[in-house]
Order: sequence, then structure tokens, then C-alpha cells
Amino acid sequence: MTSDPIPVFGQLIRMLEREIDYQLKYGSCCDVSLAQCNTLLELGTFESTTVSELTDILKLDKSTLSRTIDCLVQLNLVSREADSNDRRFVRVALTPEGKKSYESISSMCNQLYRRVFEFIPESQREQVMASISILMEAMEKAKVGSHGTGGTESCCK
Amino acid sequence: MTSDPIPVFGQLIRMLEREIDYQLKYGSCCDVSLAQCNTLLELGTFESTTVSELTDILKLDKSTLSRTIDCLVQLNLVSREADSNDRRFVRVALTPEGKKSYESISSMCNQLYRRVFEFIPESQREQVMASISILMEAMEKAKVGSHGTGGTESCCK
DNA sequence: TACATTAGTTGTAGATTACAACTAAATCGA
DNA sequence: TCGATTTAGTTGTAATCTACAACTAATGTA
Repeated sequence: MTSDPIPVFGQLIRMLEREIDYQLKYGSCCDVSLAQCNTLLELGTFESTTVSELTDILKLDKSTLSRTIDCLVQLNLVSREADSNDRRFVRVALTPEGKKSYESISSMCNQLYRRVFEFIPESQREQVMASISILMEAMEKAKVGSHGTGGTESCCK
Repeated sequence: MTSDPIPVFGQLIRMLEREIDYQLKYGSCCDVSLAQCNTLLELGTFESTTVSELTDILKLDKSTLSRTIDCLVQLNLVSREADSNDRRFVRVALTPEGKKSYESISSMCNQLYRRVFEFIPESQREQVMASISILMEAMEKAKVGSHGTGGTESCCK
């Protein structure tokens, strides 16, 4: 029974967060911004999606995503098309070029993660994988319904 | 021997990253921006620091941090003072008010993490803690020296 | 058909960030 | 000791990111 592990957990998790962000930013996204990169990575796991689905996943405002997608469309990486069943929805999908881009980004990510895994003793890899999964699930469950005031406060006065 | 776990690892880790970010943003930082919040959380673990140390930890440009600190100074949460040994360095530290703010933020974080932990079966908590630590260490070791071109590319043209 | 709801876009403005150019202080090399 | 170089940080500037509010369009409901 040592001292409270929770604050340490918090510190670790924040370090991890920054590390991930950094690696993704400077290691994997070459031609697109971090936001675009994350969007592509998500799009790659769907046949096609909608803006609101991406909103949920990426936790960004729909306007932000709408514009991010604008950019990706202009870059010819993503296609936008009204859903034929419910024309309020916009089906968003990777173009062939977007798929290539996705492949390239995710392969770079995977390369990094493989590298990371090499630094984890083989006997512990399974444990680490399982733990991330457990942690993720727990965070999902622990998600609060209320988000305080939300929004972007900040600087100074 | 199932299929390659690496891509799944990547997905999980990105989900986790967003989850952490979101929780910290809307759950823990009430009066200050996310960047300020992270800065306070780091400052809280030091007696006093320098801008460049924070640069390393937070992986932000020194100019960005300089201004973030400006804000915190204006908010009366942080003090800035030339180092007496080497006057190029600026010692940055929490003011008493900043300490209170730090306590409040980190206690809110810890509350969240405690909540998260409650959703992890007790038998697995130690494993998860250990895994985060292992992963973190591995990511540090795997860190590449080169960061591509770096910088903020992006939008469209 | 009118009213309400839902999905997404556009107007706008502030926040965040980084690069470059700068100042000030310390160190290095004759 | 003095000039050149390096180091820490700040300021000028500009692009990107983001969200809120107000809007349009499509659907559902009474």
C-alpha cells in the first residue's frame, strides 16, 4: 500500500497524450494538418460517414468539421454527396486518392507503433494492449453527461 | 495468433488521446484555456521552472509558451523572475493563487481519474497503471530524432 | 399545411500556434 | 579582455483551428 497512485496516473496520461499528439503531428501527417490527418484516419475506417458522426468521434464542432472536410474535398481526398435516403445527411467518403493518402498516413502511424512496441518487452505487449483497451472502455463509461460551461474561454482578461 | 494488432493499437491510442483531451478540456479547466491548464498542471509539479523546460515538456514553441505565461501572469497565477545565477533564464513559478488554481484543477482531474478507475475491475488496475508506464517509456525510447519538416502546414492549396 | 426538429453550411471572431527577427545575457577563443 | 558565438526568452506577424450564432434545406409531426 503505497501512496495514492491516482495523481501519477494523471501525469502519465497527460504525458502520453502529448507524446501521441506530437508523434502524430510531426511523424505521420506530411501533407495535411493534424486535424485533417485525424479526419482521414477516421474516414479510412468507414465505407462512408456523415459529418455528425465525425463530430462525435473527433469531438469537434460541426462547423469545424464542415470546413475541415471542405479542405479535404479541395485536396481531392474526400468526396461529399447528399444521402439519397435522407437528403439532410451528407455522405462523406475517401476518394481513391484519399484512400492512398490514408494508407500512407496509417502505415506511417503503424510503423511508429511497431517501433514503440519493439521497446516493450515481448512478454508485456499483450498486457499493454489489453490495458489500453480496458482503460479506453473505462473512460467511455466514466464520461460525464455534463461538460461544465464548455466552449473556449481563455486568454487573460 | 490473430491478425495484426498494431492498427488496432493505433486506433485505440487515438481514441484515448481524444478522450483525454476532451475530458481535460470540458471537465477540468474551468477558468483557463486548455493550454493554460496544462501549463498550470506542469508548474504544479515543480518548485519553479524555466520556459525552455516547459517547452520540452509541453512540446510547444517557446514563443507560444512565453505568451501563455504572459496570460497566467496577468491572471496572477504565475510569477516570472530572472534567474539570479544565469540571468538569461526566467524562473517561472505558481503564485499562491496559482497554487490554489492548480490544486483545484488537479483535484478535478484526479476525481475524473478516480471515476475512470472505478470502471476498471480492481484486479486489473495495477496492470493498467503499469502498462501506461511501460507504454510511456517505450514511446519515449521510440521517439525519433527527426521530425520531418515540422511546422503547421495545411489547409487546402 | 404549418411548426418543430435535424443536418449541415456560412459569417464571424477569438484562440492557438509557429516561424522569424529581435534583445539580452553568458560563454568561448584568441 | 574583447569580439564572436551561443543560449534563453520576447515580440512581430500570420496562418490555422475552433466554436458560437445565424442561417438553409430536408424531414417529421400534428
